[in-house]
Amino acid sequence: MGCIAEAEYHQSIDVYESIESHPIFKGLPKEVTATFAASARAQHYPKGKILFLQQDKAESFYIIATGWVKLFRETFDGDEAVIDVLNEGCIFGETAIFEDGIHHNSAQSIEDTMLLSLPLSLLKQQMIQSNELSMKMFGAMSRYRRLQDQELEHRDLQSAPQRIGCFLLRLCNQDQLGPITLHLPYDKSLIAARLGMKPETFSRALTRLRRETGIRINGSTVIMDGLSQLTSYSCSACSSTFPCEDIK
Amino acid sequence: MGCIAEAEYHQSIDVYESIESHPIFKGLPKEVTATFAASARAQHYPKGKILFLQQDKAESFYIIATGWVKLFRETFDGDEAVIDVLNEGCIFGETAIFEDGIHHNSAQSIEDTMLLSLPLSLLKQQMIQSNELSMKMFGAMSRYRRLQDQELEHRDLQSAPQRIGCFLLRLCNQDQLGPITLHLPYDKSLIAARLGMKPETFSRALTRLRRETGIRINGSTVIMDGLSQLTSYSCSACSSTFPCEDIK
DNA sequence: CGAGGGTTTGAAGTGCATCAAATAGTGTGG
DNA sequence: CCACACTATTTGATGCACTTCAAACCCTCG
Repeated sequence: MGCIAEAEYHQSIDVYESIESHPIFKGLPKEVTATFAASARAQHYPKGKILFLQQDKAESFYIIATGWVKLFRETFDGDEAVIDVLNEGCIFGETAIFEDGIHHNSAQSIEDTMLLSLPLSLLKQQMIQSNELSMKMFGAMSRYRRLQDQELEHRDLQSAPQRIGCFLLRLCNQDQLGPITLHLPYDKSLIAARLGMKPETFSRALTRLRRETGIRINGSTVIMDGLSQLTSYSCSACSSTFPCEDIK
Repeated sequence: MGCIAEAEYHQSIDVYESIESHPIFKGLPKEVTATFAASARAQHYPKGKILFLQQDKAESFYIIATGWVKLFRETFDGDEAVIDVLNEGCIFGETAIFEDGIHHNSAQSIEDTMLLSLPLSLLKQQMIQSNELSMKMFGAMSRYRRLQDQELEHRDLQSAPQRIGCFLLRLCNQDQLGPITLHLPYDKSLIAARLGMKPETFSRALTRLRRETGIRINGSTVIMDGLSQLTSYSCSACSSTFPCEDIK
């Protein structure tokens, strides 16, 4: 069962290992993680695949093994708001567990992506049985909430170039000293949407950021002499102190 | 211990009853709710009192008995972002439980407010012991997260007048038919901040909302012929279908 | 090479912010 | 009950940031 591509990809990751080492499951009794691993299904999605839509009945939640996933919502007249863009190690779709089993946003793979899907019913059942699991889920949700609060603040207080600077910083290893080279993880127009601006604005804002901080950009490659170029530019308009939380 | 004012206010609410009937505690074993009730402290705060600041060490979390509380964050150069404005029945400060015991935003009473404060250590301890409590906390957090996601969407996709319309709708009993009268629950400039705009913009946007929907506004009193005036104006730029979630 | 998507650039428009000043509203002490 | 002080709100004039629409450019991939 499953097409060839799927079968191929199955072999490329160790489901059990992925589950067991994930922060959400780490430290739980072997029999619990084993139950999850047993019912996990690894599946590959090409770039652009819709994973589920807002209002869909939710059967599963997902853990990203590799790739990137966009969470978004659409209005009646076709506008789209990007809620978040997630990558390796992130969980999504799990919030439906207490939302009448309905997804409250849509999800799409935006790069080639490998997902582990796990039944929501199992999660619910295990959470009821294992307090440790509930606590971990609570902790994860709590961390996510703080990030969203921060996001809201950024929209209010940071300019477009500052938001881009902040975005780049969160792509870095933040203890790093000296020159840094990094690559934009996905399309510029999606980064734009993720940061709440239009592609044209993103392009112009990037130009301004470059001019005002001295960082260099070539295609999707970003080069900077050090973090301080960006921190002094972006972090003054943010309430968090610098070595701030990693991008998810 | 405790000034006279505080003592007076103590008598005006039934702590045990408030705790027991709160959604977070409802249905928990009597001995658990009793433990919380026993260590709850009711306290009155006049309008404008700072309850805690971002980075403060968190000892307690709070339940609002009456009044309104603003959650906010401040940047180094003095700008302020309002994260949320909460009222009766809302919990806040509890997220510090998994954040190294540090508040990640500031809180201020913006009307005369009566709070129940409860030790975070007790919450943590009880969550470890009671899976049911953990699950309830998770559910509450999950609901809050959905509301924040929606908020982010609104900032992207709704115009200032539409956001005000949406705000008014969430103040209404949404099953209501026919004419509706309601009062703005707090200062217009705070509503403005809550919706991510300046007081001047709020004032002008309100004028436009009035002109374009036909609702009437007099001071802090709002009168409309029915909900449809606003829903057709605001909800087309939102991804949720109308009878949307109550304001907290 | 040529088609098509992603990105940049240009010109013009819109919405919200800012600064400044007028007005309304609220609470105070006389 | 009135006058005053103080704050909240409105209004006006102007500026800036981001958007929109349109066209050019660039890059990749068949």
